[in-house]
Amino acid sequence: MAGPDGTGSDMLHAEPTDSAGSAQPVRLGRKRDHSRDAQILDAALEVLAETGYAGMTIDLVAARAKAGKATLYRRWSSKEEMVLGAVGRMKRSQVPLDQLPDTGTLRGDLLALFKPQSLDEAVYKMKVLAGLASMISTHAGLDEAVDDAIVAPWADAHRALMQRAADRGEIPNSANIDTVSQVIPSVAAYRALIRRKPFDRDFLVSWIDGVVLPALHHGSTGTSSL
Amino acid sequence: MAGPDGTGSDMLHAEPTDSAGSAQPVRLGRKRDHSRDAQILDAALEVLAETGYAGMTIDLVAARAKAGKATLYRRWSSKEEMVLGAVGRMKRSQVPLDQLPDTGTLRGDLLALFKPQSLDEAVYKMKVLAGLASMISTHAGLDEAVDDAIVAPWADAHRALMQRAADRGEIPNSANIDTVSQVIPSVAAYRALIRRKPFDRDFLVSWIDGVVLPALHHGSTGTSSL
Amino acid sequence: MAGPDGTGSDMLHAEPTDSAGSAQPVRLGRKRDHSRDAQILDAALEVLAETGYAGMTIDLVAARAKAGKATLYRRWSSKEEMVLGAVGRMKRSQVPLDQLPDTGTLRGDLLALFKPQSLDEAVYKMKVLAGLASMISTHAGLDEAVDDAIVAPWADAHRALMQRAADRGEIPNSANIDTVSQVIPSVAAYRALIRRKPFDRDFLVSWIDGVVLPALHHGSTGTSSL
Amino acid sequence: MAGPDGTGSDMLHAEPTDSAGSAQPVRLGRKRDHSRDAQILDAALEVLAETGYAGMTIDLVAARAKAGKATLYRRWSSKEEMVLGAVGRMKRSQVPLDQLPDTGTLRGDLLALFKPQSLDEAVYKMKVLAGLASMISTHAGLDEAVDDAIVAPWADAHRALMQRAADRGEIPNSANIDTVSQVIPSVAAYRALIRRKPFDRDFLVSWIDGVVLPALHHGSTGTSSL
DNA sequence: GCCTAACCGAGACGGTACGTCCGGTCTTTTT
DNA sequence: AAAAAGACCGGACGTACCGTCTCGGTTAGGC
Repeated sequence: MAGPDGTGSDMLHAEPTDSAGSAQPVRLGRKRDHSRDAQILDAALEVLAETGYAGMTIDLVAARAKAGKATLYRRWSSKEEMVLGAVGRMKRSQVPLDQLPDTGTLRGDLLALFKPQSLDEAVYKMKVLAGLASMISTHAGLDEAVDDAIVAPWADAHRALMQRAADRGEIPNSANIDTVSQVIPSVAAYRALIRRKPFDRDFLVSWIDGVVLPALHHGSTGTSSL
Repeated sequence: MAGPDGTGSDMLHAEPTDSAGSAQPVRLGRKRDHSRDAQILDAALEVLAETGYAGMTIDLVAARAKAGKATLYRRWSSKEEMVLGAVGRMKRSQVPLDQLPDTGTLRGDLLALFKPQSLDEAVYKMKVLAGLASMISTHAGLDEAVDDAIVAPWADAHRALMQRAADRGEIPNSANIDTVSQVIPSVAAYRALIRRKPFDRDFLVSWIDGVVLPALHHGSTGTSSL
Repeated sequence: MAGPDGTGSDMLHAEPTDSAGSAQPVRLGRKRDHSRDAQILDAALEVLAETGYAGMTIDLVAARAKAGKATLYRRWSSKEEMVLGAVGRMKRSQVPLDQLPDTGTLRGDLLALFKPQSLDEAVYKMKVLAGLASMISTHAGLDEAVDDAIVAPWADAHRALMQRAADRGEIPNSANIDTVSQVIPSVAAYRALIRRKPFDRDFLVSWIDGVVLPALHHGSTGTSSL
Repeated sequence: MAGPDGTGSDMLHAEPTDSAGSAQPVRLGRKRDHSRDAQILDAALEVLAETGYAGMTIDLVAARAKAGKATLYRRWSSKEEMVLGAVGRMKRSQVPLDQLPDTGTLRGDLLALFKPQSLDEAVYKMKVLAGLASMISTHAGLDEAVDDAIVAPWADAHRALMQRAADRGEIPNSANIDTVSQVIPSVAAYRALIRRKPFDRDFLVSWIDGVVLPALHHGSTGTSSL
């Protein structure tokens, strides 16, 4: 939604190509410095992580980015849009989806995914997300952006690991991988965002052993089975 | 933080708490009318559900409760504290913890728990929670209050139903009931609060059959088992 | 206007004598302690002199008089009425109207009226008056009360001294004593209340010699004289 | 006292006052629109004349001037300071000091000064002054501002007329013009502000004939003369 | 001597204005 | 024309005060 990523998010003057037979399609004047986008969004993320959405003021973000307010509003139409853009920025720095761990067992893979460097990154992301929790309720696309940036990639990794385990016969093919792969990411998001409890290894182990692996080993249970 | 009156301490716990050998036994002046607390908090919950936290103004709550702003600030030191109190109030109106459904099977019980009246109530609660999502990140006790008010009672009901199923032999005693009972409530909260997707019957069924029942039937999986 | 001076200023229940053939004209219950009136009004005058009308709060007056707010409002219907009563109280402590100075000359008499003890009293009165200047504009009877309490008695004294001078032939009978006797008090009030300049002996002398005595010696000037 | 902006110094004197060797020559950002000052103060004077100081609210003044409250507080640190500025504005719209009436006699001149249009203006000014009488007691500079705006110019006019009369021999040179010229303005201010009585022609005539002209015709009376 | 009603100090209550802060827009100067 | 700086309008926040009402306790009468 009006991201700054060069997709034509300009909001004060339309694309120069729309006017029919326009004499000069070239845009005059100083070009907008899109390298400022990243600096501003980083400043926004910092402030968001520090003070939360409510405590984040436009003036503070502008001051931290050494930018004027008008520069911000030229890029995003509101505080919410700006935060939306900032969240979108987090998507890029993502777990390497192709180089997943391979320990030989699903349990080992799931635990291996939980590494210190991933943890630090996850903690920062959760801080940011916690900061903007308020917006989710009032802003349409944000929930999807959050899911795309944080939870979905994680679930995708889980799904890949589980599918590999099913392929090698470690778990039955009847297992409902699509649903089970969402367990840890969803519960972790709930735990981190709502409960604000630490997402540590003990928690991870108890859920892997208590829910995920049992559910996968048994296979899906349909209405007919009971 | 404290009010303008010298006392300044009775902000969140209105009771005198003169436990043993209280210094000042007599409290002079007009007593604070604690029946106003409930009326004000109900008004706050209404406004919260209607407009969200950002749209909720103190003047609006005061006007709806036919109270003065000073009356609100005498009880809670800020808008946020008031909302905290309002959430705490939701704990009371809880699902009947003793008269749970009994259909004969765990699957039937879990589905029976999901009834229209419970749904309406849950929808209202979720609206309220969605409205105050912003505060969770910045306010210490709110996460616990939310959990106590919404998720924990639900998990408790699930735990009771599962324990009953284990008692009658429907599921093995090795099942990790404590953890599995949190699956649906946690994921539902994530779905409702973060993803803002409907919490409907289809979703419920897929998680009961895809995760909850399989996990219970297999029993807990320890490190040794793999 | 509803002074506390025992004139039946009670405002919550009318005089017992008005209802025709009333069964019990007697007033039951504890009698109002009218000795508190004076203490409260003195406290009010103190606060008025110290902080002015705007800075004077009911709570402050009540606290200083060690009284409750209700005790004040039982006696006067508003802050303004109370101040009105306080001003009325100043009337009592008045210059001795019968024992005026007698130095032999009008000039000496006028100067003799201006004595240190009178000065201190006048300074305090002016402070009070300055404090309640605001009320005069919005409250009907106050201007008259102020005049009665401060300026009129002073002008009366001047008039008496001037009349005595006319009687003994020091000034012509044609002198417009009624008007001239108001010069010093009026100008002093203007100087003290509006200009907030000191009302000292130099000022007094310049007005006695520059205006009052010349005006009296020449006698009144009618239209016909020019 | 100072505004929220770091500067905090330009509250009452908007000019940069970069007299000699100013440290920061360039003033960045949007310039303060000083044409708003006049509009705001005019609105303040209107409200002041209509409702008095107590009834005048910042929101009302801001609304009438179509300004935000912050714009007002950026210019004046408080309601009182703003009123102070408004009074200062009245100084400008002054009686024509050079084109005084010339009827041939002092008495005629003094009466001629009292014309309908002057009266209307005086009535408006008195209304304003009455409205802010409260502030005089608590605000340092206001007394002088009031005097400068209202009384002093009037006394100046009287002094000029009297000096002209002395020059043409109508009154003796020994007359204490400096003092006598203050009689009517001072007494009128007292009458209008404190007594709240009408300042009409009858009153004027009685003071001209009873005090002013007699005092002038007799000449000053020193201590030695009695 | 006891009952009843009005008194008293203390302070909670509804309402309203104050002065501050922030979101989003507009203006001035510089680049 | 875009950038930094900051003034602008509108509106919510939290505080203070006015005048009312309520609380527990005290002080007069009338019986």
